[in-house]
Amino acid sequence: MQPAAALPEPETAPKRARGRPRKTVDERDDGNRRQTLLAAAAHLFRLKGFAATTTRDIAAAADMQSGSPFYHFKSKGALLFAVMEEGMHSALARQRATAQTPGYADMPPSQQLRVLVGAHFAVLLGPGSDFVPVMLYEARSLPPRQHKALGLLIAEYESLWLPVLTARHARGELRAPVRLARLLILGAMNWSVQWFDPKKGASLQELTDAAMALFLKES
Amino acid sequence: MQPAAALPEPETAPKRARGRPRKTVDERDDGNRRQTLLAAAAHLFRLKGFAATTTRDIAAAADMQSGSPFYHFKSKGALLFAVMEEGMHSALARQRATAQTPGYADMPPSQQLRVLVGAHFAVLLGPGSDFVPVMLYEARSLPPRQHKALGLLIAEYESLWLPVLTARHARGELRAPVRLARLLILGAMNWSVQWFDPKKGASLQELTDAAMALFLKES
DNA sequence: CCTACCGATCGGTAGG
DNA sequence: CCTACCGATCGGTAGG
Repeated sequence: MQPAAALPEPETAPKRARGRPRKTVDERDDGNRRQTLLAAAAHLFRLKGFAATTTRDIAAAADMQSGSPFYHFKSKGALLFAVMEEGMHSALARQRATAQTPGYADMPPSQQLRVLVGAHFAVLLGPGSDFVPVMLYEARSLPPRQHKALGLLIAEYESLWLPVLTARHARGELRAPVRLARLLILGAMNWSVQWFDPKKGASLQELTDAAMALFLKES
Repeated sequence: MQPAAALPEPETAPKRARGRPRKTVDERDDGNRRQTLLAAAAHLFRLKGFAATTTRDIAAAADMQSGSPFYHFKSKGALLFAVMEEGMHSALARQRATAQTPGYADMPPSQQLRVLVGAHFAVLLGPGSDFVPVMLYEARSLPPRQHKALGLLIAEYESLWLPVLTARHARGELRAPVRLARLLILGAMNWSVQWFDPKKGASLQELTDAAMALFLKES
């Protein structure tokens, strides 16, 4: 028989705690409440969309009272923008890191492209990947100013693809116009957010292979 | 000097009439008010999303009072479902029509694919194409029952692509697994809703060409 | 299809 | 960060 309460379990999984355990005094939380809030918001925004998500939903998911998110964020919109910004920054960081991997510069363009594609799928579909999909699918919920700010980051991200695609185009291995090809390729990947299920079907690896086989004339 | 009012212009463009002209008696409208409502809803759902669109927005766009949409539709959700159903039916009709064009059966698979791709882009981006994008991007706003009903239509639509892709796969002209390839190809096209602008950049024709060049090893 | 309206919900805030 | 709350908005309805 297990005692139903007072398990001294040392908070192994602090996030997503269901059952809303009341906070005890020694759980004061360093100050990463803001991050908890962000993750909860990202998750719900991805699941239900920005407009359909309530600040109360977010508060509850972060184990707070309804008014508390506004202690950390000025508004619901500020929460959305913060989610998107974090999404773009992580995507940019990851993409830059792979492009600076030792040996990357010496790879043939097809290999470089494979690495980029794999990184993009990981950012989109890997563990903890709520931020970038929200960024991709909730852009219309942003006011013009923030929309423009995000646009700069996106343009920077997309620019990382240009050298590789241009190289392949020059070799005749990519016949579509480079910019259109980029839009179509990124689109094929971005849409995977709608159907990819890590628990069944293809793996991330198989997905990457299929995409490469589809986009390139020879592997 | 133009007189600012009383231009006897005979209602050349009945839809999208700004300034909300009060209805006159001889404008009684055959009964296509329902269709006007549907078009307005499709447009706004596409622009702002389902949750962010108000039934009052829709009423105003259709030149009605706030309560009137509910005379034609049981609920806001019923309006959404009707939009999506019409979108899928039109897409299916168009795709079936192209597949029954005389000569289609005799085309080589690459030509058949080109025709399908062109038809898909037209349904997605052509004039009056609000219904299908709403269907694609607002699926999560549907209750499970309707989501499933739509899923059947979508599956039917996707099944139309299988023979062509299988044929190309058999010829070695498509190396990716057929089902993954279909998801990626449709995804590349569906994403175009996010960036395609008929007023600038590539035309629908160029888009189709680029997609074919990207997806196929030889034209 | 309009008028007038209701109940519920939502983003946000004051004051601690 | 919580409590208690407000004003606005929203989907929907009664009754014509």
